[in-house]
Amino acid sequence: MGTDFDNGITDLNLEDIARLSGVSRSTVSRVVNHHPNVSEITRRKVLEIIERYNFKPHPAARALASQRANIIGILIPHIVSDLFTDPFFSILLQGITTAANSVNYSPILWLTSANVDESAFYDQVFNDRLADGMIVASATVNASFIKRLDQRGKPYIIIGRPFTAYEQSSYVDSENEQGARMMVEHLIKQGRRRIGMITGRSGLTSSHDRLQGYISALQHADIPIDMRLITPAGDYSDASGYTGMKLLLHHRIDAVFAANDVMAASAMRAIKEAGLRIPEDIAIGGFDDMGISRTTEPQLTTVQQPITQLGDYAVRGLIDLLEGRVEPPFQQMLPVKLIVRQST
Amino acid sequence: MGTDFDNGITDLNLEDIARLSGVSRSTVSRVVNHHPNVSEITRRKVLEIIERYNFKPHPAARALASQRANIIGILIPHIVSDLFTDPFFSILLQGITTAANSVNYSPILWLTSANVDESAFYDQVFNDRLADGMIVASATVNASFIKRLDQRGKPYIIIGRPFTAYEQSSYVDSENEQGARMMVEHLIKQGRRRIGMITGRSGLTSSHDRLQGYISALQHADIPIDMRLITPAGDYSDASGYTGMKLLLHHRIDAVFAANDVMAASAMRAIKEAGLRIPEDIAIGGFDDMGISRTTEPQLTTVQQPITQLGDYAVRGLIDLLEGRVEPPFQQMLPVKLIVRQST
DNA sequence: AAATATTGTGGGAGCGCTCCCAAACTTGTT
DNA sequence: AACAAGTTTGGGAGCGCTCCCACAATATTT
Repeated sequence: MGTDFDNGITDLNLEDIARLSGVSRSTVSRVVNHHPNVSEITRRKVLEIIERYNFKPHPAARALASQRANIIGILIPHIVSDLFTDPFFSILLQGITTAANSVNYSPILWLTSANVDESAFYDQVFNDRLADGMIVASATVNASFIKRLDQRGKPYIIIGRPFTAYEQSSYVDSENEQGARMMVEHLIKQGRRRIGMITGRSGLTSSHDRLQGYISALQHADIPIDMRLITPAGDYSDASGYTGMKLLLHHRIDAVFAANDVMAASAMRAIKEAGLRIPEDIAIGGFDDMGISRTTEPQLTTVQQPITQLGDYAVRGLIDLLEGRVEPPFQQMLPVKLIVRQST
Repeated sequence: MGTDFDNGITDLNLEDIARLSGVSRSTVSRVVNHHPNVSEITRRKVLEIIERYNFKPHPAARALASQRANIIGILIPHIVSDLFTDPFFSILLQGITTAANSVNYSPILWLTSANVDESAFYDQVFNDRLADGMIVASATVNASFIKRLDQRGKPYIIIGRPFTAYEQSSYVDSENEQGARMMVEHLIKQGRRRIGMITGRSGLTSSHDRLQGYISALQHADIPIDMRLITPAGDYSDASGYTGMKLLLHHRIDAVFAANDVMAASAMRAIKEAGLRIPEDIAIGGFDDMGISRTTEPQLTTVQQPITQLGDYAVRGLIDLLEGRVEPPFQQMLPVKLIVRQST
């Protein structure tokens, strides 16, 4: 035998492996696919040859024969233009791809782009025949979108509860409302009463739910809602956190809840520039618990959201749907956790 | 005929389309693949049927028969953990996927992850049989990596000139050195003499080249290099820009060049906190020209790098290699541009 | 020991394309 | 009118798997 085929790609196929190990194509196939009815002895024999030649079944052939490509589509909207400084989608993407790889699925990526015709783009997405299923970031989702997704006839999971038709669709989401509420209750427990909120991008359920949590916490504490303390134009970006905070500073607040850490960090800058102390004059809480929350001065109290796990559950859920182990809708809410640091 | 097959996926195949349009499988195949030898009249006839039924050839079948899957792999290292606040990779990713889609290729994504065994991960990457070619972010690249890439026997393109073996490998890169030099020459022209530099993450050619440009500009102006004015620990992150600037402030500089916009923005914060004015006391320049550079106060002078085009050229180059239209190494340097705003 | 159930193995057909070759039809040339 | 050369079309083989069914080998029951 040769010596250094160890690393390169061998162009052997099932048939070759079968011949080399003295069995039939079918048996090799069974071994490769972990089918039960193979005797231990032949299994070993075949596996040895497979190892030796570093044989990997041809994915296209497999996909053609089985009508499953082991590919999942990931659709994420305008990742760049809008959510510039927010690493949420990067982390999510990483979570999804890692989870997919761990179960031998390949992720193919669809990112909308400003300078590309949207309708042509979505035609491409929905006509795709490669992906067995899709994971969709909810920001893209509206009623007609869900309809097309359904028409496609393949399973999908939405990351983030959609506004539309969410009773029937499959999604994975964090307990945004509960998290926000926990944060605001924490602020109240610290004796804060005039609590502002810097909201997230409108049109996203995460923003809606976090605002809802803020409102509900105040209501339960019998603190009247003051609309002037809710910034209308937050959008999860660094810039909007800064300007949002500037506005709130006109209303002598003693605490603020920012709908994500990025905005909280820039709000902290605004607070400091106004000559106020954190947390003595103004306490501040964020949401996400990403890297930044530990690098701010003082460190940021925040709500930890399991972004990576969001991807994880989405992948597992999708594959469960794919393999018929579970019936849609598959819906999963992941718990969040209050992380108290120095900013409150 | 039915009425609403307009949008759903039809499960017709070439054979069906052939029957419906009264020609043979082969002819339909020719039409689909834009082969020349089809008479105008049959082409039209077939196209009409294809449109009507929204027929798309089955990618797996096509891949199996042609041994080309129209898939490109994208490999990006530790996007999250390290380059947290730097949207460079997000924009790049968007550029690549958009370019790929426009030529009917699907991008599959490989992201390294901290909590996954690296060697297993790379085994997966290199044993992948799906992708026809790969686009690799240079941060991952070392000699043994390139060797395995070569062994794979499929074309690849590195984004960002690698340190190793770059004479033989295919890459696309920006004129980092030239850009840095333009920036520093600009600062010198403004009368600045004590110019600091906040460097990028070590181990990347972009960091190296930008530092090189800084040095060469100073040398050409006969300004001695003062090692104390070069921060050793920059890494393109927000935090490192801030702390780097704090250090430089001990050395009464009158200008600073940050190796990217993210660090420039946080350096500006440090400058302001020290009570100094921009650009009167300290002029500052960045690199990249991403969204941030327009939201800083004052707006940031920077070097515009064509990130999206980087992805574009990488995809086109890869496909040229794939289709044998060009011989490796394919190497392309993209021009950069000095954008003067208010910070200098 | 024979009959039956269980487990293990091989071969054929088929997934939906591409690509080659041969046949049929055009067109042009002498 | 006969032939060469070019253009257009159809059919077969094959890409490398999966999956079903039939058969062989072994284990279990009576």
